[in-house]
Amino acid sequence: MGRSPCCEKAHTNKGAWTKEEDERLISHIRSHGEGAWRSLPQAAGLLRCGKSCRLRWINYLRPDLKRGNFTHDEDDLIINLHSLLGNKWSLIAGRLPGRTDNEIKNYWNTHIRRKLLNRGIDPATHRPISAVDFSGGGGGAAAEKRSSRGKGDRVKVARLPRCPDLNLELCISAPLEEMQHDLLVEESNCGGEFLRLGSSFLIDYRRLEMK
DNA sequence: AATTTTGTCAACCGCGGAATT
DNA sequence: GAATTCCGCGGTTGACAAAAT
Repeated sequence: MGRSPCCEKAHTNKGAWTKEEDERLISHIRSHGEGAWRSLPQAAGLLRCGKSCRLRWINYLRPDLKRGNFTHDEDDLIINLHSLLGNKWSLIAGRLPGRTDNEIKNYWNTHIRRKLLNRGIDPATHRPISAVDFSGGGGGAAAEKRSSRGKGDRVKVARLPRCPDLNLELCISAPLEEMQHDLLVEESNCGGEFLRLGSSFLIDYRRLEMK
């Protein structure tokens, strides 16, 4: 599928956004709403690619963003959702009001991955690290890159298969915001993990849309 | 104090898929 | 049905700051 570039690169700014650019973008979206990202830069008088504007708005300028540290509950929720959904950051973000997929992805790669490894849990499979494997592969490229900057003798963990019976016909259900407190992780009978919410019900992953 | 290493996170890139022509 | 356009996503990069040497 031949695709033209999303914008004319010769006349677009790149890199960090200036305050003035931010203000232009905010003001344009306030008066015209989100969307039509391709034509937005010209309409807003910005020398930016539409994708760049979208990213800036979604990840940084949106008024409903909750900035600041992740709470312990949010940590747990991210871990549990990741065990179900894998690197579906946008789906995970959909369950964390005020958080963006980019923010969660970064947080995962910089904090949670390490936290799980320290606990002896493989962040890719969410299972105890039980074997050493030098065959390569295995997520968290950014973190891998960082850690590989230093000495090279990292231990890689075996990639165990995920629960083969997991039904991945997923769809989104109501936000879990109010349920975050009492998430518990229990072992399922195939050895994997699933979410137990409060004492009474589970996330039905058949209702979590994979899009 | 200078240099190197490591951590963090905003932003970019390229792809897939839905929508449109 | 094929080609094109646009949007959204996930992976990756690079700049900067902090910590270590």
